[in-house]
Order: sequence, then structure tokens, then C-alpha cells
Amino acid sequence: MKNNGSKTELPPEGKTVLIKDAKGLVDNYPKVPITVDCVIFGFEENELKVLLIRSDLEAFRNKWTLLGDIIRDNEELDDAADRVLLERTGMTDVFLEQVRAFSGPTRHPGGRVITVAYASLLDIGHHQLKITDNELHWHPLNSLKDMAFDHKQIVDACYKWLQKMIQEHPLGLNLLPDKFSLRELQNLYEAILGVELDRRNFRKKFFTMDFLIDTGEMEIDVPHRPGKLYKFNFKKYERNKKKWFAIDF
Amino acid sequence: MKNNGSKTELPPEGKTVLIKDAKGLVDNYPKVPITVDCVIFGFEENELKVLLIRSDLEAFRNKWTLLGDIIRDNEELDDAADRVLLERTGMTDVFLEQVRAFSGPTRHPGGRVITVAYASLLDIGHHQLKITDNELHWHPLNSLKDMAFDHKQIVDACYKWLQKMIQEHPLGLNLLPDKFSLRELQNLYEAILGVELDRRNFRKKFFTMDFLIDTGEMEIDVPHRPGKLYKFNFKKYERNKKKWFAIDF
DNA sequence: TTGCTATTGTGTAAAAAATACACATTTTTG
DNA sequence: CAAAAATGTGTATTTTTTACACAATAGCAA
Repeated sequence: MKNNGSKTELPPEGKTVLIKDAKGLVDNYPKVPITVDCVIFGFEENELKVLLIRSDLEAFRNKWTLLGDIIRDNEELDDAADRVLLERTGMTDVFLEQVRAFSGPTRHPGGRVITVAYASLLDIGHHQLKITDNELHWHPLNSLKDMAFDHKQIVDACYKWLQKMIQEHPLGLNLLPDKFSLRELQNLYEAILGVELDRRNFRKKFFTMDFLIDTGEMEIDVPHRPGKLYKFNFKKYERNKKKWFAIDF
Repeated sequence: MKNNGSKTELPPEGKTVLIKDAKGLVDNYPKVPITVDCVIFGFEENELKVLLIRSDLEAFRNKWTLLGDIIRDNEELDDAADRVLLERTGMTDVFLEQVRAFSGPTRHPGGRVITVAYASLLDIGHHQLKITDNELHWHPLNSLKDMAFDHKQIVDACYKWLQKMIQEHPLGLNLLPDKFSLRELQNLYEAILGVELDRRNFRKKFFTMDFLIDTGEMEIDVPHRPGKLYKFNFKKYERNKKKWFAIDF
């Protein structure tokens, strides 16, 4: 057995009593139900949307809630979030990232439940909702209030998270089809950040990064001059993404 | 009862059965013990350090662990982390922020325990350790391996979190005394980011931000020309901190 | 008291990045 | 075939970042 990493000797005998029965210890811990809740973002008609259902709790009659579930025995939080997504959208390999835990003791009317929020990004067009019970639908983020539980808070936190993340990573592309025009990309950024961006500078920015692949194809069915369609070169991005040193606050 | 925020009507009768007994529902949920673990950072001798103790589990004999505890009934995670900090360092109002949850089903030898990691920043000089049981001590981050549980992973995640955060927010100042010299500040950044920075440009950066208050005092007990001591103007920072629009990846 | 050491404090020029801004081109639609 | 709507493109200006060197100050040792 190694004893590296420290000059300190073993603890003095008789001072600290080591606990042998780890299982007995844990069995006596107070326990809490844990859920995951997914803020599933989509982009449609130049609007950021969230996938919601009606709450099935009487206490939250007619209120919207996030898709979520209790975690199962020995299930990782990430896996539980994946499962929720698979069950509802039929999609695997969806972008999903943990945002944070919410633990307000009165957040659930049935007693204490801690939830871990996940943000998920997917292309609305590229999938079919599996089960459309409880009015499962895409809800515009703007017209969202009065949700069940603390889900409005959770949505707000995940939206802020998203605003920050799309500026630092090419996350936003998960919301678009595989092939997209620069206008679509700019609309996405403008909608999520709530700003107007200069078209020429926006294009310059993306071309300079040099992660866009010209597919040679053009938009179709647009009522105006069609734009070029690009793919994002995720592989090159993963190889070249810059590490990031700038003090700036 | 309001019915705003949506054009959709009530769910069709007989389709969805609303659950009235929320409490009964939650009572039947599987439950898991939840802990908080604090990665408490300090800065001493130009090194980033973490506050650790010896594990009191036989299974992790002689391994270092983070300070943590089981959360209590109806205790918020943030409050539990505050409590851990208060108990061990005697300090209230310490900088503490949730980083993320860790849920590996085998992370605890006694059975499943989910933990929520917090990063904490404090000035080592400005406090006394309350209880020094279990060899509570400040451990250099560099010489850290072979910890109990998944605590090395947690430390790594929190360290990355810290590296990112100090570049975007004036967090790092929580690691320094109230009054500090620019050299100390630069040492802090260099140690945490693991880079060398140009002194003139570093100073220029901070002076340009205009959040430093000249205290009029100078360093004492330094074996060379003493530097000026500054305070950080947190109030002005809170008023003026920029919101932040730059696509950059 | 003097000189040595270590570190503070300061400015400028060059390069890179961000911004502001306008017009010709292409396709669809009526 | 003209009008509408959007694409595609370049340059000049400003701002930010980077690279870089020397005089001034305090402690310390002789």
C-alpha cells in the first residue's frame, strides 16, 4: 500500500476511531428522493422553445412542468437525464449537460424532493415526440410563467447557462439541422442572446474561426435568394479549440 | 385562479388523471442519502491549497477527504455547505458556490450516496481552524493524489471551475487579505492559471478596470521595495460589471 | 555610508481584434 | 419584367492586446 503525497504520519493511535462498517453508516443516513429535470431547448420559427407537459399533480393543475423523473436505484444522474430524453423524444445522443441542483425544502408539495437540472439542446425538426400525453409540446420561452414546482426558476437558470455557453462553445449548433445557413445561425444567436448582431461581422467571425464546412448546397424553398448551407466541423473544433486566458470582468 | 400564459384549454376530461395525494406519491419514491462536499481553496506561499482531513473510514485508511456532511432534514444544500464551513473554520459569509452533483453509484463504499460539490474561497491568514481533528490541514493542490471516494475527481472539477471563474469574476480576491499588493494578486493568478503573466500588462489591465482602491498604505516586512496596498471595490464592481457579449470559441 | 539585491512603478510602439458601415447580386413572387 | 427580400462581400477606424526596458525605492550586509 502506497503512502505518497504527504509527509504526515499515520493518525495517532486511539485518537481517531476508524469506521469499519461503511454500509451500516450509510444505512443510517437520512435519505431524500432525487429527480432529474430536463430543460429541453429547441429552436423554431426564430424562437427559443422549451419542451413541456402539463403537471399531473392536482396541486399544480394546468401548470406546465419540465420533463423529469425520479432516479432509479444505482442510476447515474446523467443516465437518468438521458433516459428521460429517450422516453420522450426517442432520441439518444442528445446534447445534455448538468446545470445544478435545486433543493428548496418546499419545492415539491408532496414533501422534500431534491432535483438536478439538466439543459438539453436538440433540433426540433429532426425528431418526433414519442408520447404526446399531457399535452407535451414546444413552448416559447418568452411566454412562460406560472410553472409548477420551482420549474420557472430552473428554466431561468438554464436559460442563463445557455446564453453564456453559446458564446464560449458551439453548443447552439445542436439546435439547428446538420446543414444550416449563416442567416439561421445568426437568428439563433440573436434570439438566444436577445441582441441584434451585424451580419457582416457575424459572418466574418465564423469564417475566421474556420470551423464551417461549405456543403456546396443551397437553401431551398426560401422566398428570396437562397443562402449557402454549411456544416460545423466538430472534429476540427475539438482538436483546435483554444484554451482561454483572458482576465475580463 | 389565473389561467394565463397559454392558449391551451384544460386537459380533456378522462384522459389524464390528476394526482391528489402528492405526499403519498413522494413517500413512495426511492430515496438516496445526499451529502455536500466542500472544496475549500486557500492561497499560501504562492500556492493554491485545499483544506482536507483524513478519512475516518477504514476502507479509506490514510486517505485524504474533503470536508463534507450529510444534509439534514429540510436543509438547503447551500445551507449545509455553509454549515460545514462554519463548523470547520468558524467563518460565516465565506464565498461558496455550487459546482455540480456527483452520482457514481459506487462512489461510496457504504452504498449509494450522491454528493453535491461546493467550491469555497477564503483567506487562509484571516481565520483559525476550529477543530483540527483528523489532521485537518491545508494541502497543496499540486501534491494531491489518491484521495478517498471520488474526491480527487471533485477537486479536479472544482479546480477547473476556479480557473475559469477567476478570469470572469473577481473571485480570486476572496483568497487574499482585504489589502493586497498587485504582486500578490498577480502571483495568485499565475499560480491558479499555471501561466506567467507580464507584470506591466497585468497592472494595466487591473488599473483600466478601475476597481482597485489605493489604500495609501504600503507593504511592510518585505525584503525589498514595498508595493502599494489596494482594496477591491466590490460595490463598484457590482454596479458596473459588464454584461458580456462575445462569441469566441 | 555605501553599494548590492530585489522588486516596484511606469510608457510606448506594433499587432491583432472589434466595430461601423453600403452596395451589387441572386432568387422568388406577382 | 419589375419589385421584394435576402445573400455576399471589403475597408477604414477604433479598441484591445501584446511585447518590451529602465529608473526609483527599501532592506540588508559589509
